Amino acid sequence: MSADSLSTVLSALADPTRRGLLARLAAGEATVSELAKPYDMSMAAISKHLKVLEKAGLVEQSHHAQYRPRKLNPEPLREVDVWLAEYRKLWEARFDRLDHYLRHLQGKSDA
Amino acid sequence: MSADSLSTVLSALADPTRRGLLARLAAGEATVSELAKPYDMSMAAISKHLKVLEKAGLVEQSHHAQYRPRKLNPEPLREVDVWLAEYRKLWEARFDRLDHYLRHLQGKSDA
DNA sequence: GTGGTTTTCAACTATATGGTTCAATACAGC
DNA sequence: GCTGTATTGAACCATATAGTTGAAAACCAC
Repeated sequence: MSADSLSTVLSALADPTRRGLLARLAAGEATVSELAKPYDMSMAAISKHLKVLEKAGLVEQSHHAQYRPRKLNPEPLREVDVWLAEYRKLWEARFDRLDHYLRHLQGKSDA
Repeated sequence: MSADSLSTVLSALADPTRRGLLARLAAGEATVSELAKPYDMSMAAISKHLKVLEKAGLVEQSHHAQYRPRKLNPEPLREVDVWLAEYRKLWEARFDRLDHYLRHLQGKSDA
């Protein structure tokens, strides 16, 4: 436990239910019951998933009456993007080599 | 188990040791013992981490003599990037708002 | 204050994860 | 074939994760 924040964010994202919740929240605030509706799962389970997302900083909670609507905070995703950027050149290089190879196969007619 | 591939990749990345292994492999092929050297951990543990990375398609294994050098395959990271791209506009929008706010604070002198 | 709604907490279960140690496998060199 | 080196497998342990159910908390409406 108490892993570095990038690990916490990535492991929060490594679950399709949680990514689904984020996608829904990208469209705007929602309550827990609204968020739970599409899933064949108890509300308590969704509540737990939301807690994981909150610990990762990806979701924030407001509080009004008995409702505790959640909203997305995309900020931690930036950290993921920064990490990924280091590798982007690698897969792009790979793509370039494939691209060159394919053009080569097509008979050097790379006009 | 048998999660979707994006989940598999993200959960493979959600561990600092495994991200360290990838960083090392980004610099070129390496054997398991070379990879294990910086870590205060048994070779068997490193071997397990590598297996997780292989299942995610991030690392490939060749086989020559008793050595089984690994190399990085950045391809699955592209899938992460595609997923992230959906959210990029959100955090950029957020940044823009902050940027505008800061310029406002600095006395509208946004020359 | 009673009743209904929304959400979380607590206890529990099953399985996954990350590590260990020791044995086994696979190969090269002699 | 024996020895040394590199790597994995098997068994095991502790803890984390993802779900369940049922009760409790917080609030609104009446």
